[in-house]
Amino acid sequence: MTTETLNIREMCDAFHVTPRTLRFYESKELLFPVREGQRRLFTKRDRARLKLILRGKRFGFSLEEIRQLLDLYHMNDGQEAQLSKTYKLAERHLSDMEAQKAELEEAISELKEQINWCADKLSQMSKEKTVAA
Amino acid sequence: MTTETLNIREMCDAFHVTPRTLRFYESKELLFPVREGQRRLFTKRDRARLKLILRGKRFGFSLEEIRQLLDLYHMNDGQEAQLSKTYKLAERHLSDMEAQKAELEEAISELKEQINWCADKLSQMSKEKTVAA
DNA sequence: CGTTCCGTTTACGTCAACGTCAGCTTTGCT
DNA sequence: AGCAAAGCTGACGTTGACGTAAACGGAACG
Repeated sequence: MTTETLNIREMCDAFHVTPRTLRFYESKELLFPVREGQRRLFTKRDRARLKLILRGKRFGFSLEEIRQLLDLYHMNDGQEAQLSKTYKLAERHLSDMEAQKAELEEAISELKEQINWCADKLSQMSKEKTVAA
Repeated sequence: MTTETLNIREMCDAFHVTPRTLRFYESKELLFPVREGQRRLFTKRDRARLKLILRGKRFGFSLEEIRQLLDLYHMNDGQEAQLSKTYKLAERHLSDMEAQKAELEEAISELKEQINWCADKLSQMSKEKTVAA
């Protein structure tokens, strides 16, 4: 049977993070590893959460923002008020992300242009060299 | 004639940043305002650079990474070695950004799913309330 | 049975990206 | 001339997200 839970070392290797990072995330209530004695064991749920945490970070969300969003992904029994609050938060994040996507697309096309200009310049320079030789 | 250069206050208003930020960027060699006496005057070039800086920041690039990329956008007279170095850097950033875009799209669609699930749950709850009444 | 790994807690250190404050010119206005 | 507003230069403070080091516990191995 494939390991149901990971110890800290396995978890680190699986996600390329340090033990310090995992303990830190636990202290911030982003992860909730169970304990075997005093050692941490990371469950499937922790792995799903960590994946989302790392993704969120890549998009520039703070750990606190991510923590709130994680509630949405792991909500089963929320009260209506809480649920509706999280819902609104998620909608804001969604529109943030869509704006980000539009901007990203613009930035990509501009960067491509610059790269082409750059490539032209380089090929031009190598040509001149050949001619000079 | 429309102002050719902006003083620090105008520059701040135009980009919604603080004077401290502009001085900080200058100290990090991201901006190069000219001086009129001891006061800074921001040129068109500075405005173009600041726009790119702020964009880069939104995508999670560090100021140092951005500084290197700016070299690409304002390169006219670079030596071949330098140009080719910057070119490679730009290509790495481009592929970073394209990977980021793909991930962002995935994240968006997942978040949308969750939001729909959430909306269902909420409408279901309000229905139950109505029935109970 | 010693020691060598893991792992744990506690606590202080660090780095980026500014914020904030003090003290000093310079400029514009009256 | 007087004075407030705007800018300048240090210099120290702050926040988020960890790094790093010290000191300890258990278990596994020769």
